[in-house]
Amino acid sequence: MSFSTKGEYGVRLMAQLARRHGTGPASLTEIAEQEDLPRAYLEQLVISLRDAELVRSTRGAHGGYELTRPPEQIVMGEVLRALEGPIAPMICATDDASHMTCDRSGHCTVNFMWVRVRDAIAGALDSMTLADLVPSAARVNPAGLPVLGRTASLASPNRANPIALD
Amino acid sequence: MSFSTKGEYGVRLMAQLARRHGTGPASLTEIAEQEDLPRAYLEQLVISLRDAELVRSTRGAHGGYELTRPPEQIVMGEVLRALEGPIAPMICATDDASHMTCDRSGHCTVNFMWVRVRDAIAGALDSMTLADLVPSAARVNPAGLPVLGRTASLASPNRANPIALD
DNA sequence: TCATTTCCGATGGTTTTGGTCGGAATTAGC
DNA sequence: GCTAATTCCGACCAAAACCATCGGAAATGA
Repeated sequence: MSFSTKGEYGVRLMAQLARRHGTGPASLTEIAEQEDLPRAYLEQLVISLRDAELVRSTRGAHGGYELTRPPEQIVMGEVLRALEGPIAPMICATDDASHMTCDRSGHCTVNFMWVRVRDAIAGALDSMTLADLVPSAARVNPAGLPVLGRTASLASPNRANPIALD
Repeated sequence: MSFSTKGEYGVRLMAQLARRHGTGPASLTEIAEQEDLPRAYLEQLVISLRDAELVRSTRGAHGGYELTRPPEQIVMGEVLRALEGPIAPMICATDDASHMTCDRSGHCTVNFMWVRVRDAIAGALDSMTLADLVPSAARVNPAGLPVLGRTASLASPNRANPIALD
């Protein structure tokens, strides 16, 4: 029971992009270095994020990737679904109706449990945005100054406390 | 992101034992047949359940397995942890403190997210018991009569509706 | 023209998954 | 005591998934 490195690295990649949001495209070489991750592997990963229209790419020299939306508007559920596919702790309880392939449904008592687990995971992920992971004070704005002001996330009213920087 | 068949089969095995609770040991051959699962594989699985003292075995002819406690007192979190190990959607967010091996903790912003996901999963599993999966009406008692009476689970107050039998 | 960068398909080693197999030990019933 | 049923246990194994790496084509700014 765990997410793969695809999910882990992908989220870290997105967090880096969130910090740089508004400063133009960032290259994978740069990000791979900062996060100490294999660049070639990130290259593969980011394709899914691009296809999901969470990031936009710019080709050629001084190119790279950037978020298509501000961090506040990027829900972590979207990110994880793009990276890892539909949320489904068990085949019989998938997020995505088109992937439903369980012949036991109907005479299965345990399905109920997996659905609850799925909803719990989806609920947690869908109640957080990238902005929750990257405090606005840690972000770099075009002028190079820290972003001030409260930008409390509507999506996660119960956010316990801000977290240390990366 | 999904549990393995170990978790799936193990839960189904436990559900079968719950239905038979109070009727003495049930053999794996019997259960494998009813659930249409490979007996030899169940044999492997059930070891974890036995070691976690969720089931008790009786060796020899007419032997088998039975629950050590009534279904109402067996929390699904226990079952899944026995089968799949500590609940940890990511290495940096495990249930079991002794498995914590993430050098990035402290300067990691995303850890916060995985902890929330873990707590969501654990919360869901720890709020359900075997009795929630196996309606008491479906159970066989020593006299062969259905068990009557309300045995509402304290652990899952929001239980939506009873589920079809297996 | 050149360095930088995304894009893309192929390849490959390692680990996990999902089992199977064979036999030893235990026990109830005859 | 014999036999059938059953747990117990370790070894083995094929396939899939995971976690990348590699090589090169195409685009683009300087």
